[in-house]
Amino acid sequence: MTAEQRILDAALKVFASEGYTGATTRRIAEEANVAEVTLFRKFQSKENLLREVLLQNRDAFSTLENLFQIKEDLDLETDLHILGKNIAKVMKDKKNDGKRHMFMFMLFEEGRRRPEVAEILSSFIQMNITRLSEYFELQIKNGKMRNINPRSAALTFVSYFVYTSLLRGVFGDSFLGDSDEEIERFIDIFTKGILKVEDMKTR
Amino acid sequence: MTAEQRILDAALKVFASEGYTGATTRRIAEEANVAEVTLFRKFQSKENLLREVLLQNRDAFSTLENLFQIKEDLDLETDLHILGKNIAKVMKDKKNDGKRHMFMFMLFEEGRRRPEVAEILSSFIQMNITRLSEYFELQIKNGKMRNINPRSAALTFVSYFVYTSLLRGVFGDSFLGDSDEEIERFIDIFTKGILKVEDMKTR
DNA sequence: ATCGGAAGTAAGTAATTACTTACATATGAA
DNA sequence: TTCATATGTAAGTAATTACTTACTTCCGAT
Repeated sequence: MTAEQRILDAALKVFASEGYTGATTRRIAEEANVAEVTLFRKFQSKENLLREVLLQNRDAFSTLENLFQIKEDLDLETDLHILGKNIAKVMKDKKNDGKRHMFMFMLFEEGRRRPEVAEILSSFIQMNITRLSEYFELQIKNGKMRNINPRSAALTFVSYFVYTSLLRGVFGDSFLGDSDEEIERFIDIFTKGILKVEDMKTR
Repeated sequence: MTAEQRILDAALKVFASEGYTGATTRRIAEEANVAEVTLFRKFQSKENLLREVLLQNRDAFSTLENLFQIKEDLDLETDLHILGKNIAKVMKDKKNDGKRHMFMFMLFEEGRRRPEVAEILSSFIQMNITRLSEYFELQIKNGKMRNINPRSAALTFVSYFVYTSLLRGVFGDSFLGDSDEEIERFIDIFTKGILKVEDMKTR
């Protein structure tokens, strides 16, 4: 692996665990096994390094796209199970020992100060919500789903995954129970609601 | 207002917007309209100041308890509407121009480095989820809710509010639509699910 | 009027940090 | 070999930051 790539990986990792302000170029260089001066020769400044990590991972995140390519022949519930488990998997493992979702949360913090960061993050979130919305819209047209606002459904769906992965990242996996079981329970609620059928009034 | 309290308020505000590492004692003192040395005389160190802010706001947050005191005579959906809107209100306004939820997110970051912070945060989250769980358990016993895992229901419920308030905090209120309308749509999904009634298989 | 405590002013210290400069070494292509 | 390029070592700079010390001012209670 090239020095450049090692620095980018190290930066992702250190930014994720220390935050942008908390991460020092020394620590990043150390983690990448390069001299600190090499980092500056290749990336000029810490700010620019963040930008490069962002660009590289914007594409990496976009492979989430694949997760949204759901076969239409399966039923909605099965689709969501597969999708949910894939999202959880992508957020967790990958390289950088699952630091990627922690990197994302660091972006939330940093986004409030750097408009460029906010913009990239926002476009990424919008993209995913929109893609999911379109899927729901299709399901509604196919008569497989109630006629509800598809964006609200998408927002509800991703809320769960973002929040649980935040909790797991901060407090460890023991904080919540087994991931797969939890997801199944969530999808049960998401698809069927918490009410008893006979109590549902307006549908 | 005493100098001590002004410093605590200022600290909450600056910690929330700059993060713990990013916040400087100078900025906090400035925001509180006191000399920097006064801050140190009263709180000894920045770390200790964070601890004090935390302690004070742990109690303030706990007034969320009131939001969970739901009258049993109303029906579940009405309860949730009221609860949801109250949560949204508490997260937003209050004093410190709605910085309080941003302070909470800063705690998530800081919690990964400081076990004491993680513990306070974790106990706060657990407390709220437990309280909500108990409410759901009661509703299940009263036959008003399907027999689902109450903790999962609680987790699903709070996920939505935490995530949307994070999005509003970072990207502004325009990122999502009107808060009340959004909440209504969420509760519709949460209570009734997205599926059509006739498609629900196992209940 | 005076005395004590809370607050301010001013200056400084030691550490850290992003970033630079100057020079040396290694390596692979010509 | 030679030479360009990539990388390392070492030292330093200017700014920032948490925190301290010494002295002064303000103010309410006695």
